[in-house]
Amino acid sequence: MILNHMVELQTPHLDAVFHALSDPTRRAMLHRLTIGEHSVSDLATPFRMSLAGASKHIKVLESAGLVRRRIEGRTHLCQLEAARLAEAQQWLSTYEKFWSARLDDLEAILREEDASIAGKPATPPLSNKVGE
Amino acid sequence: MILNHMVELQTPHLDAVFHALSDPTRRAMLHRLTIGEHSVSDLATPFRMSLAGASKHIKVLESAGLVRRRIEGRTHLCQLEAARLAEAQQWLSTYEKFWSARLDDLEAILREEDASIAGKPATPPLSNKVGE
DNA sequence: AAAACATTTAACCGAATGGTTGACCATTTT
DNA sequence: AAAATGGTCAACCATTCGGTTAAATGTTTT
Repeated sequence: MILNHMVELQTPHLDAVFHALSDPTRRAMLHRLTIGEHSVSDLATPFRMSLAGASKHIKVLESAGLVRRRIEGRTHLCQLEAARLAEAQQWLSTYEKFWSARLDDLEAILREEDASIAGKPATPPLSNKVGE
Repeated sequence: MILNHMVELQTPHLDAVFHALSDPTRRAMLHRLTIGEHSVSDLATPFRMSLAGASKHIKVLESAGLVRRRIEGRTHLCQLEAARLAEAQQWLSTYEKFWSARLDDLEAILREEDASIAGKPATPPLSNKVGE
């Protein structure tokens, strides 16, 4: 309903959003913003990077529509703006059936392996588990 | 369970995955692969681009783990490999509450507007709807 | 064996990316 | 008024990106 109305077919944003998300610094900044507003230098401190560098990252996030900036005196407060993330997730959701299909396959395989092991009591139990 | 086991904490992939998704050509290729395997030149044809160019895009998808290649004679068959998309979606899911929160806000606002309109029968009904 | 086909590789190009430093502009503090 | 603070802007740099063309590699067809 509301989601379809807002999101569908506006894929131009996706370029910018996915690009913004492709950098670990920016993802970390977004994560940081989940616990509330932060100033630019606040966001910058965790990273070994000049303030100007961090500022650039924030601008990338901003122009991807993932962050909103509110200027208060000399400090710029940044706020998470998650709507565009919803667009990204919606794009990804198209592919859900494909990975769930493969997970189903995987589960079937595991079940089969288990059955096979159960059916071969002669097989000596290994000290190491398979998945390691 | 299985998802957590496979996905959690391996964010290094995310750089590559999100970067791969940031290009519309590559997203279109992925979309194309949802209807089955395709050869490289097959994937390339829809785009105004040299084969070598398309080949590069496919390699980006491949090294992001989104496409698997199976060589059969002289043709390379590409197949969608969606598991890494699941990782991306899982990363995004952390932020779901934020956009749903905002959507709730929006809905609340809309409800309030409706109520406001309902409460002002003197307001002349407009010929154009708001959302246009 | 030669020709056609499917694809990659290599070399190149201009533009964008991620980073730096240094100068600049407001605002707040002293 | 001066100094300190919070931030941007501009210029620069090396690297990556998205694209090209031309040559090379391997397979299939003739």
